Amino acid sequence: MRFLLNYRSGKAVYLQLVEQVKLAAASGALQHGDTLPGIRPLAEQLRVNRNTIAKAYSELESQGVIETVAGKGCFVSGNVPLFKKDVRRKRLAKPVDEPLGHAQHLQSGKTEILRIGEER
Amino acid sequence: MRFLLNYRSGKAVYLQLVEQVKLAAASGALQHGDTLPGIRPLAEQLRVNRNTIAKAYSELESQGVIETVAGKGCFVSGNVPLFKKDVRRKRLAKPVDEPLGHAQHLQSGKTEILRIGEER
Amino acid sequence: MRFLLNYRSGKAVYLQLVEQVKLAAASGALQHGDTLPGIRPLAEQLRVNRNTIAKAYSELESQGVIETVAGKGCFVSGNVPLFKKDVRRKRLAKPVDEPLGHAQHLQSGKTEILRIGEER
Amino acid sequence: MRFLLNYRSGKAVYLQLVEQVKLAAASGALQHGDTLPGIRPLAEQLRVNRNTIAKAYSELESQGVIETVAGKGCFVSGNVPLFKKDVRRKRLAKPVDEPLGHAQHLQSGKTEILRIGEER
DNA sequence: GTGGTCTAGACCACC
DNA sequence: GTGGTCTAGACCACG
Repeated sequence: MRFLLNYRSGKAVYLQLVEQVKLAAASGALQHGDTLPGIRPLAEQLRVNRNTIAKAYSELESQGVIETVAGKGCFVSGNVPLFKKDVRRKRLAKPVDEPLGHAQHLQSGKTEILRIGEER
Repeated sequence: MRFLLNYRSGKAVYLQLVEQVKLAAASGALQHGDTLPGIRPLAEQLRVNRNTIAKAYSELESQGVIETVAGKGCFVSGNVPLFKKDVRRKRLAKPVDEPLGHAQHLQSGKTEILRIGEER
Repeated sequence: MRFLLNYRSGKAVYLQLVEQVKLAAASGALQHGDTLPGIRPLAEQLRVNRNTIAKAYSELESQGVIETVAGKGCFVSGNVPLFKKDVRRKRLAKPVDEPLGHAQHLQSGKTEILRIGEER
Repeated sequence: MRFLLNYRSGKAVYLQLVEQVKLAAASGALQHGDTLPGIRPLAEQLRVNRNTIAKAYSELESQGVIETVAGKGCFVSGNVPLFKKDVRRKRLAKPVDEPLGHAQHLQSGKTEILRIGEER
């Protein structure tokens, strides 16, 4: 699993992690029994304090999304309901929506945006 | 001028405002002498505390983007250089890029994203 | 570093702090790398709200006088030009001048003022 | 009566006026029956809003220091106790004390201060 | 009505 | 412990 953090966004990093794991679990990208990255390697990879990862995992465990086994690791638990398609679309709408606001301020046209989107 | 805030993004609200005003000024959407919304009305509209708006405006003033006159209001100052077209594209790239990360977690296809984008 | 605040003067407390730090830096009393008092302890000592100190430090940082490192502290930056002697005299003139106005209202003589000045 | 305002000091202008009138009355510079300047001329002279002067006078009246007669003007009332000499010295101490703080930050010597004081 | 300042208390990330 | 951000509410001067 790859995590995308926005360190400058001000949103609590541990919450970004929690949300992304929950999203992935709810969308089926993470399935029952899958192993999450270890705290220390993940902390290094994301260049974040270990406590931050630990806090995210602990939050996820208390929400029943994952189970941690001391000395073994953290595993996705089985009781996460999958998103239905329309819910997924709704969740997608917001992040897609945001750049359009920026575009407005920059007075860019629709084609300009789409061309940039295509390149990715 | 319309502002689009992402309250859950964790990015400091006042910085979102600063960026949007600077963007609008640099793109020509805001011009020398234009009046910005008053602190209190804007705070209400955005459902944010007065001080948050005040901090944004104060930051903008110290950056020379606006001039504030106590008792009168805040006005766009005249010395903001306009963006050239290629710079504008670069600035647009980042916010367009971000939702793609979200999409990955949701296992959505490219067409699904584009369809959502079109609706806006 | 010791700070002298005049709480009743109506001059913004955070500006008094900004000025004193800049003065001390420009006169050489504060040197590159020196640590400023922490926000919270200083707020307690001066019996002022944390945010007031924070605003002063943040202003100083945006003026390039200090550098703040979250989680570490605030440090005097290296690029503050020193005052020359005549500039120093000019800066001193204003605060020396002010009490003379008060004296007028109290109908005190010059010797009375000097005697008080001597005692300090 | 001459007033000395510090517009940049942040201290409420109307309070500066109140204090100076009270001081002058208590020290004997203003005596029973003396006329205070009219609101409008004074406002113009001090380049201050009329409301500010009005507020000061109203405060002074409610403290019994002056009496205002509609259509005539404002007059110093007779029941203001005079300062004793030691009280006067104490009141003088604070404004004299302040520049010494500045001096400390500028690392100026005592003679430098006195020389400046003499010139006034 | 406008902006400017201050207080009190909250949560965040990092050390 | 450090600084950074936000909220809620207060008082100020000016208009």
